[in-house]
Amino acid sequence: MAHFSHHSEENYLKTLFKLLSRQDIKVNNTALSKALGLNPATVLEMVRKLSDRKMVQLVPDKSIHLTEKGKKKALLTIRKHRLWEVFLVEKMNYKWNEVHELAEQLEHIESTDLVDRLDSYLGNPSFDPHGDPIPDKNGKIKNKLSIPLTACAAGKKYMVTNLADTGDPFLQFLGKLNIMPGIKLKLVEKHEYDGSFSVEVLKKTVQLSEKAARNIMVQPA
Amino acid sequence: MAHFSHHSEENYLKTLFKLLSRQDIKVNNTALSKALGLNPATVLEMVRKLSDRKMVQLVPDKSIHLTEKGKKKALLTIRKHRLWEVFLVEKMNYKWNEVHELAEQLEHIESTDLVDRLDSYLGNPSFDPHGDPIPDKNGKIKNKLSIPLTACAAGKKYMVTNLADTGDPFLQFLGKLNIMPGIKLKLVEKHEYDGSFSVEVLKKTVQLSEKAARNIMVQPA
DNA sequence: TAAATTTATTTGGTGTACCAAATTTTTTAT
DNA sequence: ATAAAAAATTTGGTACACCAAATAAATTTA
Repeated sequence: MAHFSHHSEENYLKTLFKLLSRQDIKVNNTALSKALGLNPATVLEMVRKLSDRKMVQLVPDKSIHLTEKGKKKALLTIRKHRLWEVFLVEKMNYKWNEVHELAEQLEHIESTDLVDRLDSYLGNPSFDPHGDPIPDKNGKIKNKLSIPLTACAAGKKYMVTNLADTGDPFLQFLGKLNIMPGIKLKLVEKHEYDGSFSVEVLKKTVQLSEKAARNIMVQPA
Repeated sequence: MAHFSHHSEENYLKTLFKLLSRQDIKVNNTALSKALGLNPATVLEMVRKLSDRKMVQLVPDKSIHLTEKGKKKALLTIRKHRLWEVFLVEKMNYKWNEVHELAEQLEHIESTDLVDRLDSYLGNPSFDPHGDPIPDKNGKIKNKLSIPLTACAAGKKYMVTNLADTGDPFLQFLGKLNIMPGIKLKLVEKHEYDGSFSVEVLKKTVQLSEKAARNIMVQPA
């Protein structure tokens, strides 16, 4: 019963990878701490360990980067997470917005072999139930070319591909509005004065805050 | 990312349950430590915590017992372990002697709901790939009425139901002899002078030490 | 029963992963 | 440029789960 699983390492790398993919700004200790919901002191300590392990690279300007090794591990973790999500939805009949917590546990099972078997068992899916791409064995990700709803044009129709925020509160919220990956919607109107949106989903018009709209990723449809 | 999984608690309870089922003798700290492969000081400390949590009961004569609560949790863990083993063999195409380590990890996934879904997905199996019984939702176990090969009569035919030692070395060893749950064998002869056995398996006769034979559980067939 | 052995327990440590509060450094705004 | 704000870092803790070595208690054996 060897317990040197570096369980949290995977969480750090995964979160870091996600932050870095939103190529906005540089990721510093504060950003990472917030994303992980942990104390900056804790994160600093851990990031230094990850640096010792050659998983991250600490640049003099205080920004945190992934090494190739770290990126590889992050992608593997994301792969595991998303494949388990597919499993839970397709085989265990969970709904797409119920699987996050369980996948969060399952992603830490140590066996690349099992994940590969799971992958082929599920028919080598390219996207998870949230519409997010699943890295293949070599870490390659299929691109979806999605844009946030905030970047869309009023009057046009779109399909939801995935969500930029996969937190439970957001998913629950969207569930009530019947907004989920795969659903079609029409951007009725952008309200300039508060940045909110009117969106038509399943014949009904709903209101979305700027914050919510920013986290809904869509493709023209 | 709440980390209060009491990951090891399940290992202690499971091991304790197994030791107690072999109703030989009483289970003391030494026995449990040996079974877990841990230092007695560690085990004593943990057993006291389990006592605080009302999982085990410490009797004045130093023997360790499970409370109802502890037994329930132990059975749930065993249930999880064995169902995941079935999954790995039936769905992931692992061989029966390759799944132990992985199931050891998977058994700690926290969700009774998932296990129940897994159970019905697998067709509510009563035995795992090693021939060990799988506790149902309520912790009930089907009895197999198996006896060790050492208690068998020469000249008669038997079917292997399960193995009393599920350690990898033993499983590997048996694999080489094609002995596994479900296989039929004939007890050719007991050799009195060293307690060893001659057994016919798949038309070939192999030799088994008393130790090996003691760990092979069979039913008349 | 006394000595030897085994078992139980205590004591002082370890590594991992976390935190709050204080301090230092850096950045931003005035 | 300086004061204020923000970010980074240090310091001193915590809990969990483990260990080795010393000691105490119980059991066995001679």
